[in-house]
Amino acid sequence: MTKAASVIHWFRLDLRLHDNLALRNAINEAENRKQTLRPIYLLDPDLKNKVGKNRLRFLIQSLRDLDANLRKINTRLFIIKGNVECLPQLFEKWQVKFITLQVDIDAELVQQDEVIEQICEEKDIFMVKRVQHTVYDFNTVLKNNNGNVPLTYQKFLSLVANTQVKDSIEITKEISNDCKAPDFDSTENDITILEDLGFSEADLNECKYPGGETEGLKRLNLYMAKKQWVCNFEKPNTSPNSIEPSTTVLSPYISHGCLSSKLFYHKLKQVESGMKHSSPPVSLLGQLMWREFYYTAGAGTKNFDKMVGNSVCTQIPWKKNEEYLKAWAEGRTGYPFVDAIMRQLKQEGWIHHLARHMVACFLTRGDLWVSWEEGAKVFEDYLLDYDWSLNAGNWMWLSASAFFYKYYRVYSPVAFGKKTDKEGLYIKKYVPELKKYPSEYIYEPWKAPKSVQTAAGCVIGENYPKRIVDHDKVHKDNIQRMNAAYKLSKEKKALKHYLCRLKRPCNVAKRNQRRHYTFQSKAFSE
DNA sequence: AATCAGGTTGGAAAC
DNA sequence: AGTTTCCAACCTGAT
Repeated sequence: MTKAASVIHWFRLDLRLHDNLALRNAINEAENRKQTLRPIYLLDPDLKNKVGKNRLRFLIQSLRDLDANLRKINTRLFIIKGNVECLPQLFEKWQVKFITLQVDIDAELVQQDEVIEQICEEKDIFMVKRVQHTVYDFNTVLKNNNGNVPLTYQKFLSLVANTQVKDSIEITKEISNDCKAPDFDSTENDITILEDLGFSEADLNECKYPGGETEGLKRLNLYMAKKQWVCNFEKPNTSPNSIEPSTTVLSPYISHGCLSSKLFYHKLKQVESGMKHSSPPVSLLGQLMWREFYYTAGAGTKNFDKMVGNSVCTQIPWKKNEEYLKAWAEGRTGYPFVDAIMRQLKQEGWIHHLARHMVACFLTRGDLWVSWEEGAKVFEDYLLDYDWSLNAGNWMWLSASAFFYKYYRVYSPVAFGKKTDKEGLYIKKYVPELKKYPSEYIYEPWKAPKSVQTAAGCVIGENYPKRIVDHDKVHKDNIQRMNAAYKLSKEKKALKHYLCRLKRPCNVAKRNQRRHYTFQSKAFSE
């Protein structure tokens, strides 16, 4: 009788066995009740319209690896082809009494969660949610700051300075046959191939970063073994345009939850201990803390991924310009460094953090004056390591809409890349039309004499686009526009403040608070 | 209230 | 070559 009932762990952005408390909760509960354990993943067929090919491939690879790892402990992954609307049916079909999942903060997932929580309540299904995607529980961090979002990195660091980080857990014990699903060997719901989602492997570029927990852990161990390198790491001194990545590229594994940020934290602490090492914000640990910072900000701010209705975001009158946006996204702005970066992004799904700075500044306040929201959407498509909070937060940073305010510091699409790649080898790799250009002109091919252009087999305006804007001129105009936008925003703030004080002392902290979902039950132990 | 220090990573020119 | 200064001047958080 009890055999028919099931316990579900709903995998989302936690595609791993290690440091997965919610999964362990599900396993223990299934064992205690002698019920069927069903680890599930909802694979939305509509995803192919929302997510770029490379990221989709990374996801599929991660799911396959997850399934393989689950089989090692006598269970498997059940892939459900459908979206969240399938869940009520599954609850019926499998007689679900207990469900576990991790807390995610992407606005869309949060909305889904509300619906599911409601359904579980109605059907008397016990739900366990665990904060395990970040090192710190952002609700606690916000509480420590009186419900206010910390607006600087240093402030964030001070808020977590005395927080003990729990150990990362392991799940290695095989589950008993009592909990094994009766349809364990069914292949009905296997992920067959990418064709299921409308792609064939042939459409795709070479796979530089294969998805999955196994790969993520391998990569982590590879880099943590280089102790000297880890301890000397300083982000601003790494190169955005080296041919091979100058940083770890652990980010796609962390964003998909193939790798636990908490495990990364402890490994870093271990490597640093007893050694002279760099510190936040520039150290590797500092990079992880940036992620925590943006997660906290994202969790505590309504409409964090939008400009309007976002309390931390300065309102700037960006202009719609489809032509500019397309030229930028497709890597044909006529600025070779910008185009090389955008093409690497599209091909490989990963670009260096400083390369992201370059192109983000260029699209927004630097040159094209297009909204950061548009750029964020393009990054969402292409980045393997796309992450809701980090993407919105960094775009606001670079567009000087929040967190960073020195808008008069503008990246030059000509000068910036030269610092680390004078020869322009990076450009020659990703913008092959220009590969025969002399290094002298590689960052500014329009300056090459016609004879040089012809000799290099690439005439500007014919074989490679003319630059769409004149950076030297336009970036100065844009600084003035930023100046005006800041002034207006300041006046509005002052007026609001004044009106607020006229009425009643208003509690900004309370107004900015957003509903948080954290599971807290004294009856349920880990 | 007013002031001050500090802020992950700018560029160009001057030493 | 590597550091300093100017450019024109932002914001937050602390006091």
